[in-house]
Amino acid sequence: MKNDGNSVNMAVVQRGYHHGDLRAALVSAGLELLKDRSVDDLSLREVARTVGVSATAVYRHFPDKQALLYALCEQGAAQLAHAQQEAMAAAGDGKSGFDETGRAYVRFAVANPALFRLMMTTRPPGGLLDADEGAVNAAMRLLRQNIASLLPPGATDDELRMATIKSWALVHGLAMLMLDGQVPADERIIDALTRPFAGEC
Amino acid sequence: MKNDGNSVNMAVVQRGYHHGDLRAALVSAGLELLKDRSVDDLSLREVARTVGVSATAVYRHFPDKQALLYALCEQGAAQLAHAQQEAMAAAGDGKSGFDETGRAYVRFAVANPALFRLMMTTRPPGGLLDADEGAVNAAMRLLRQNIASLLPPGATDDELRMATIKSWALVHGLAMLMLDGQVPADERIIDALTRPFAGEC
DNA sequence: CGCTTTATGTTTACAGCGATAACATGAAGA
DNA sequence: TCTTCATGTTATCGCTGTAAACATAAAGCG
Repeated sequence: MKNDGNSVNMAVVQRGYHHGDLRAALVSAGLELLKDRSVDDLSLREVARTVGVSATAVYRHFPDKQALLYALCEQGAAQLAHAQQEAMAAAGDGKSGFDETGRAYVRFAVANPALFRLMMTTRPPGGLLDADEGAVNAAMRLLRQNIASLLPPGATDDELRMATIKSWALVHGLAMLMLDGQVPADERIIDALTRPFAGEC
Repeated sequence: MKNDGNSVNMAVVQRGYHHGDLRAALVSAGLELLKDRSVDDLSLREVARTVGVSATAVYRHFPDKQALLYALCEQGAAQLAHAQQEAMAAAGDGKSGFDETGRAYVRFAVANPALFRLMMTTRPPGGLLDADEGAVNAAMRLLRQNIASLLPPGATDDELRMATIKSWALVHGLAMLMLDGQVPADERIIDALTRPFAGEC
């Protein structure tokens, strides 16, 4: 007999054999752990342990670790989209509202570094930009709509696409550089770079 | 006795007990492996195996795995700086030369995804931007000089700094989005976004 | 030359990981 | 009530990073 750390033993008592909604519990525990851990340091076993369940129970709800991480992404994407919508609503529509979505993007990244990084490295096949369903893409749709409304009326689809990518690249680059510690996560820098935000020059 | 896969056994014969320059061999094997593996899938043991040496031999040259990875970063940074300098030299100085350094940056990232990502996540204390020694920062110095030469003469240090960050963020964001598959790694997109490259609008 | 030190290899071992297989429990439907 | 099946469990595997103890051979010194 070799106990490898998979078991729970006595903890089972205070819960009953079945959990109720283990899937949701795992996701929420995962998000919690990501607040002070990098993705690499997040183990499936630790998530299970946090919830008080054996490691292999996870496999009843997710085919593998990657699938669990993807579920965390979906939650994160919903949170990001929500933050952006709130930021825009608070500033009113138009140009300054658009700038605010960019700031919200960077702030979200800085506030949730591990989750944000996970979201950006874990992608649905095809990429976020051209996908068009799921909570993951609400943020993308918002970005494209905003840019469309700011471009001159005669703009081609290609111009719209390029302007979208440019805006996204700018905020995304700033976010990543701050996450990686290459640029200080300074509110002043965020403001300055997102002011005349994007492709309208 | 339990053989855990650490040993080399007969391979020792065809090499002699001592290697000669194991450190360099490990670095070059690591870079080679990173060409078709993500950083997460690169194990210290595999690097050692590739070189034909026991896993623990690595520890004679690097205190831990992270230190080995950092050595890979230094090599990568040197390569990136070189690519940028070549690109600029080929295009001549001035604005179009500057644009070319941006393109070289994105192209390097797309051509060496795992290495580039490693470089950007593994940072010297303080970040690349404000560091001022080592091969790692040649690229940064080049960027700042270029921006300085393009700004109006009366620009303040702060304006210079902001313009530097903005340019870097734009190319970096584009590079990351392409690496993550969020934007297709299309030469046309790279060209379009790096043309009126940066903060001169 | 021979002897000793030291750099650089080796094996062995361990705890933690993701994942599979076999078994246990208990809620739901017949 | 009996059976089925979703959802738990333990045991085990091969892999990882890393430490400790041991082996080899090159370098320095008499």
